Amino acid sequence: MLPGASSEKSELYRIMTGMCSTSFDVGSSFLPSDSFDQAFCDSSSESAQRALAALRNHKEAEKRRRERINSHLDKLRSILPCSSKTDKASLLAKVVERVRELKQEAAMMEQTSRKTESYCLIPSESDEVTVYSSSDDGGRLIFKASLCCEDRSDLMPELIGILKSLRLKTLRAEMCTVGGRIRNVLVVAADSEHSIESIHFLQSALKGLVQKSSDTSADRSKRRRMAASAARQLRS
Amino acid sequence: MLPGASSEKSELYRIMTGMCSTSFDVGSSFLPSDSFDQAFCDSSSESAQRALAALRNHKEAEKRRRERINSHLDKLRSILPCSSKTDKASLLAKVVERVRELKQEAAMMEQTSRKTESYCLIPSESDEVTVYSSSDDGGRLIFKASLCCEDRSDLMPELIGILKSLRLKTLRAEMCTVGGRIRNVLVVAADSEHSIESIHFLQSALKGLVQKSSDTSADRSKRRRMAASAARQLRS
DNA sequence: AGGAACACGTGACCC
DNA sequence: TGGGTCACGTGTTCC
Repeated sequence: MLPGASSEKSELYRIMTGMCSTSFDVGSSFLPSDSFDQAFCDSSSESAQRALAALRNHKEAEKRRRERINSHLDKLRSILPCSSKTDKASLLAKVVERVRELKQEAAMMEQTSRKTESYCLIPSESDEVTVYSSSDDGGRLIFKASLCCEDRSDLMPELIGILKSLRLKTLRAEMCTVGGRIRNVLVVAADSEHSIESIHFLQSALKGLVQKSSDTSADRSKRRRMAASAARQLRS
Repeated sequence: MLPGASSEKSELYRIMTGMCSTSFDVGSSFLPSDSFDQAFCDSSSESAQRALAALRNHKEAEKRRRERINSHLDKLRSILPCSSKTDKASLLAKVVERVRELKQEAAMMEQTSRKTESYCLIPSESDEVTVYSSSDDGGRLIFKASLCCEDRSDLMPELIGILKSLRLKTLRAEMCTVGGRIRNVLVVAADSEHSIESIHFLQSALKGLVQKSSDTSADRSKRRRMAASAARQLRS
């Protein structure tokens, strides 16, 4: 793309517009029809005119394209915290930065929302006990437990008793009761006399707790069953 | 900015580069020093050469500018979910859309984080009791209570006792203990025999609870003060 | 062929 | 004045 080579058409354009555009017949009559004029003015009625139109189309299309791009840049200028006089490069730099930080912010949000998911404490229909262990930054043993069962008035005291008897310190606890069912999420710290094996004690204790709740509801079922059999016996 | 007007210098550039650039002395000796050549070739040793250098600088600066802009556009292409062949306008349209939606997403997040703030349970240094009321979709009276005080082993049983005696049903409860202090956030439902006035009972009961905790810590302070006064007495 | 998108060089303008 | 940015017209390339 040398300047000399790339501006042939431009020269042609200027020659045509300068010499022929005012009146083409003047040009063709003014000069003898040698090869030069043959190329430019004789065919000006047919080919060059179309070339001129094409050039005009091209020019206008390019202008529209520029306007499209610049309008988007203006939109960005209006959205982002920046003056309307910030130059394109700086604007785009800001945009890149912004999109990057919003992207990782979205990732953070995703992460946070996952954390928040654990706050969805709505109890499920089925009984659950899950316990797993981790450790905090100090290397202290941490158990995280979640249980879900029928609610009953002595559940919390018993739960507190379990934690107390296992000498587990409650760092965080959440509970949610809906329609007679309860979900508990606990974060407890073990002291130095505990090992990772303590997780089994905690787990079995919590399972016992949940079992007692299901026993009471099983009792209700048993009562219903007994009442039904009694009714049958009475009917017979 | 007509094409004819705007390409005068371009013509000059091409003439200069085409005729004089190979060897300037040839150009000046080749043509007689008329006004035309005076303007172009005589001063080519001094002014035109500098103009040429300026033009080259300009050209290169412009190229650098374009590269800077395009590199930012490429960065955006790599960040956003789009091919490397999407054209500038579409790319910028996507960017605008993305920044807009991320902006309002950030607003949503702000809103959500306010909700999440209530989950920041880290206990504060000072004792706190706050209770406010609302009602759920069923029109049932709901109290939300937050308390923060020194932790002690009988706090939870007492809290449960308070709620039980006030016949408040715990819908949701959260607690967090850090460094001997505890924060509790409760959502409780009142039954039909309660009125909005019950909020005072709950509030005073919780204040009593917190007060008892501060009493125990006050006891510690008192003990320290007594020890200090005892020490003074012993010294005297 | 003809439109669409791009890079380029250039003139104009502003510190 | 020089250095920086912009809009423009143009040449080129790809469908």
